[in-house]
Amino acid sequence: MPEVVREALPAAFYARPVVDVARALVGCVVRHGSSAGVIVETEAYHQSEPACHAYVGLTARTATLFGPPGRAYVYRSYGIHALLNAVCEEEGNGAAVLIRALAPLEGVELMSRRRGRERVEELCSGPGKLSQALGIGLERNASSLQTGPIRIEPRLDGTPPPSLVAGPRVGITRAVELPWRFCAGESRFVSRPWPGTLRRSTRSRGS
DNA sequence: CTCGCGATCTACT
DNA sequence: GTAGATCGCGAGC
Repeated sequence: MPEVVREALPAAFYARPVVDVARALVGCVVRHGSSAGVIVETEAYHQSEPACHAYVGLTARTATLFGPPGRAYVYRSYGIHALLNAVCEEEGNGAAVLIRALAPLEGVELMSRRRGRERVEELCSGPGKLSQALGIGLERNASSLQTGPIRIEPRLDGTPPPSLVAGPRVGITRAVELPWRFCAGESRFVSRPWPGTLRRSTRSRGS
């Protein structure tokens, strides 16, 4: 059967307020090599608030953030992990969406090998995990998300927009009041469960 | 299940 | 010198 190459999201998709992009990216597909996954969790970061790397202004480290939209911003976190972001808003604005979790879609075997885990829920349920699962490293920083090795594609045909749940961002100490984390409400692949009421029994049922 | 800690590196103070 | 957009392990409940 013929392979259909899906079109990547255009740069214009990213050239709007970063929070809008963070919401719109949930349900889209990230592809790197033969591995791909559906985005189930994102966070927005903007130069106007101190949790964002771009808050300090233009430096060698943050240059990608201030560059044109539609590129990857990949940086090292806690000395170990490579975290994947999509640069947003017009050139000159420091803003990006952190991709925090995926539902594995293609190349699951390879992801599993790279992660050293079997359970699909543990392959991409965190920003450092998904980079490792897809084989994304720091060398991908500033690469195009349209024509580069990493591509982000629209939602799969026929799939409705996921129901979104917004909440505070994870793992930061400043600007914690902003509800700029967005998850697919029904997904079991998110990096951390929501506190309190939304939590459901995790006792195993087939799906 | 939750909590606490070590690993390991870069940018900035 | 230190904090950080994290992860995985082990201990304890």
